[in-house]
Amino acid sequence: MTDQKSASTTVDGAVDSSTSSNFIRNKIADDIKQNKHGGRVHTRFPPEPNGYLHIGHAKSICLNFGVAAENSGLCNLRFDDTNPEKESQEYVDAIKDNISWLGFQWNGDVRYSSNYFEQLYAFAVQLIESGKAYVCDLSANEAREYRGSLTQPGRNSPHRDRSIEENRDLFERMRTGEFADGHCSLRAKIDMASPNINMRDPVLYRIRHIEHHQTGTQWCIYPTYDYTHCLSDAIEGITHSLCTLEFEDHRPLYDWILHTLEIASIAGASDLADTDSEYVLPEQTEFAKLKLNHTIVGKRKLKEMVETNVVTGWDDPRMPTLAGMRRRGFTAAALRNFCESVGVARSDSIVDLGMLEHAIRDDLDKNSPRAMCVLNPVTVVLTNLPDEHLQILSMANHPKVDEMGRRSVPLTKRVVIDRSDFEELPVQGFKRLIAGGEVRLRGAYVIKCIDVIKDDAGELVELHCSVDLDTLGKKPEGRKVKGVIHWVSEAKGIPLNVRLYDRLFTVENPESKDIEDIRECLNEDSLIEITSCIAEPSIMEEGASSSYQFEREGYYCLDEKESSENKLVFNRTITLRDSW
RNA sequence: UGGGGUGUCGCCAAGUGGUAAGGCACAAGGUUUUGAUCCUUGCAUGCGUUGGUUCGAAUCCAGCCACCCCAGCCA
Repeated sequence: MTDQKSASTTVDGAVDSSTSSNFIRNKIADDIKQNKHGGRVHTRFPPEPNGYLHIGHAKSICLNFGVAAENSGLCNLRFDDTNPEKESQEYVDAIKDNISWLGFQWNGDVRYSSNYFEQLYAFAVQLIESGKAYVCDLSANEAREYRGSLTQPGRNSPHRDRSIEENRDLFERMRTGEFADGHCSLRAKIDMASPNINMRDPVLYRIRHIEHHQTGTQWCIYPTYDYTHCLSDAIEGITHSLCTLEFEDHRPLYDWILHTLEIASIAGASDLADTDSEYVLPEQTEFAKLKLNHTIVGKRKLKEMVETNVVTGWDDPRMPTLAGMRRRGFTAAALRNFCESVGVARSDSIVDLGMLEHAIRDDLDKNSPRAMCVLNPVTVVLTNLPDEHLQILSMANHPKVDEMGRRSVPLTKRVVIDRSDFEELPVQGFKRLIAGGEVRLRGAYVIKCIDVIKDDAGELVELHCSVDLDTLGKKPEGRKVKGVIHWVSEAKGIPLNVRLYDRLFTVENPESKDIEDIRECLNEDSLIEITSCIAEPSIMEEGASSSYQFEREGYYCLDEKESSENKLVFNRTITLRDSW
């Protein structure tokens, strides 16, 4: 019986919530039981460096690193960099940074598929020599015609039966740069009539006279994904090659390549070559991609949003990228918990954004220090306090976690409260401040509104309230005061700007095929900046946190990119749950 | 219409022949100096559908239906 409840530990030491079984964990447990790879578990996370990582990648990262850690195994980071056209060093750097931030440490050095280009070339020669690959002069268009269709078999390329010598010569000349881009390609010789189109003599190498971010101008032929991925896995001694469902049809090709090559030569070229581990070929297993409603997770569209300035960049706090979510204030632990909570299965599914929000709130509630910040201030004059009154109140940083300590909050005669916490015509059940009514200033006294001052236009100017001096730290005598509102000293408070974020799209499925231009369903109010907020001074003290729960408002974090010495900008990470 | 997959509560998801876990959401109570948190309770006589096998089926078999993926020298 396998243990269905366990906990995984990440490099930052945080223990994530309990895990439940899934088909991959079950398979690995089985493989271990059967001693399939000598009991080894070795996974890899293989991004192509052609964009920033997003929440969907987080699922794959958590799965690959998680499953390795749970089984005392290893997980490599490998850049699948076989198509230099779309790739760049900027993406490589950002991806490494994102993975570290998420809390995972890859095994050894960062790998690149391009590290193996020479070895891959040698394997290709081996395929040619065993008559399993040939150089084909068909153009891309011609090749498409020869490939047939979903319902019709393909036809053999006229170049399919070239001699081994000719193929060897041609392939070598491909490498030396004799031919122009697209002039010819190296193809596997499998079966043009296969019902699986991936097996209809797939291209192994194409010619691209283009510089590569890792190998420079060393190569002008580049191996394709299908040819490269299985061999890179094999070279690295990967045991479980986890990928998403759309690659399911590629698995027969993955296996064909590995089984058509001499296993001894693969083993000899692998990281396991000089160890006494028995060499076993990797196996591909597919799982469903993570999709989230109200969210775009397609790299192409995310890139488009950045390039058309729909957002300010890959790290715009509204973006579902790891960089964006980090800047928004989502924590790595919350994201890990979320990925665990959605599970790993094979059915196409769309997870409700509410699940992500729950994970964020859950983590932030436990770990964020509290502070008070008034978003839309209105002045309250505490009439029975002397003008120069200055009282330092001590308040807990967290209502349940004493270890988080306490802070000092100054109370003066003039304070501000949120405009929405005062109502002249309250609806049934309103329990904040009303004319003639009482409310508690959080952590301080109960006050009573005795006067509402308005200007000639009838706009509220300020409120005059009396303080019940006998209510500090105790309930008032003989009556119940239900409401508690947050406040900040007008003179001692710190001005700041706050950015409120909402979902980027108005529709539940912005990736729907019916939507031609995503700009049609953009939420106009996805970013609202408010400028006259006032926070208690403790947030600027030496050693202060950069993220808080602003009580009764939500979780906020300092935006270091937008803040300057004379302007503080906080991002609203997420609101508090509001069941009112 | 070829091939490969998937269908369990509004959303995820466990379950592998012994009588439907869990989480989110939702609802109702309780505690509370955050309308937060926390606690308690409720929430699938039914597992796409129709048949069959069996003492017994979400689990096995057959048919049907729906949805997803594949015809890049992208990954």
